Amino acid sequence: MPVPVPEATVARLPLYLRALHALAESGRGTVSSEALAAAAGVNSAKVRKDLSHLGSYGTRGVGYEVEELVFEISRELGLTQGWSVVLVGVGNLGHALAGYGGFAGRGFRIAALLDADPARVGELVGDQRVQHVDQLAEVVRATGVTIGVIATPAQAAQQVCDALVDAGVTSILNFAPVVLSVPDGVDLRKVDLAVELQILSFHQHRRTALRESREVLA
Amino acid sequence: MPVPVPEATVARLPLYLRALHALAESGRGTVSSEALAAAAGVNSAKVRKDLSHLGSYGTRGVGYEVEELVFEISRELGLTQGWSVVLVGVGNLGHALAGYGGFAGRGFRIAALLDADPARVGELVGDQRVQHVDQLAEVVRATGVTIGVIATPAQAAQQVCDALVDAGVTSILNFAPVVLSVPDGVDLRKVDLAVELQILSFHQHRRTALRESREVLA
DNA sequence: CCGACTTTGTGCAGGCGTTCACAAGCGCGT
DNA sequence: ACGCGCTTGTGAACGCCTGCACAAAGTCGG
Repeated sequence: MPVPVPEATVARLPLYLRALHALAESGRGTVSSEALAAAAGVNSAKVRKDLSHLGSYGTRGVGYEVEELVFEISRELGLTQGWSVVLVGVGNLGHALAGYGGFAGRGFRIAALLDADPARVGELVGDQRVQHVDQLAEVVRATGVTIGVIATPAQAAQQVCDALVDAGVTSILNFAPVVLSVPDGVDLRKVDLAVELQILSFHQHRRTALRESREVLA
Repeated sequence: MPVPVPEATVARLPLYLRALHALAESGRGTVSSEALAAAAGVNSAKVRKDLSHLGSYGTRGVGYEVEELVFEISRELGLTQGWSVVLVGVGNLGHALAGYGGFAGRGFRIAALLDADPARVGELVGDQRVQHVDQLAEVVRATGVTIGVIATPAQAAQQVCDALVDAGVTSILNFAPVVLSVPDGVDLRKVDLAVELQILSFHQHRRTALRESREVLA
């Protein structure tokens, strides 16, 4: 296994994992690349090539064992480690993330919730009580958490990010609509809630523009 | 302009747009590809090639006019159209989206909020009152909206999706963690809040695995 | 035990995207 | 008017990803 898993494949593994969990719940024991592809919304050749990077877990003529595949993908993604994450910013988005099944259901435990607003400190969200963001360093040290999630307003994000890095967090997921800078050695990823909507707008725009020009011709 | 804009470029235009808005607010009149690249978190060659797909709006030796670029990108993305969107599902995530600056600030107006929970119907969110999801078809017809956003639990998503399509919505943005199916002619995009976290997990996992094997060698 | 059928795993070709590197172009100071 | 320095726009090379097509390999019924 000296061949590194391509980044494009890594980005699709969570998709397969979600589809496989759904298949497992519906009682499927095995699944073909064709069926998994349909469930994950990709094509089957891609599924086979992606899975081949993890090893040979399929049986020709039959398909893949759902449970086995769930385990292997989880292992490859490091989800069997039982990561703890610290979530900063407990507004609407923070609440949504804290309650999101895709976190707890994939091996992520929320170790702490932090917010700058004193009015929110002490609130109980799930099984965690919101603490003040000033205690960030202390919380990180106490829990040994290495993954941080930023769900604050844009203005506060860089400051929170710096604090996370100072405290020793080495992986950061940013939901705030700003470009953050981190030192080398820290892995930063972002999710922008508005980007996809704007891409949608582009396509819709182009489609209607096309139709209009066709109407002019007619 | 017979050359279509590459999809990869379209995906980055919202990034540039956000960076440019920030630059405009800080009073910058012009910006070089280098500076814009830094603000958007990409490299300058990509910025220049991307912008060249829209036309020649730069001045050699100087850079790009911020205001002009904002307008051209907005136009290309269709954001000058003033889209209206209907948002289904007003839980935590729905609230977060309704209040998200990146929507209203980019030309998207929320035309209606819908939810299946009778307890939430009537609630005022922003300047809109939550209506019951049964009125979806009526609301879509009345407002003429063509873009729908799904922020419901996974179980309800496909049903809501079908209803949106039936009502005439042709662009759908899905935040629910399921793969939806739509007929041809409907553009469907998705945002999965957990995918990026799992990718982060992969890298962190690989990093620590690497460090451990190095420690074994030492 | 065999043959037909199913499905995986992969070599290969084509296409798309990224990056480098540089000529062309513009402003500014002299 | 002219040359210097800066920045754009793009040609070309490279690498990654995708999708096809098929041989290899396993199952299942008879």
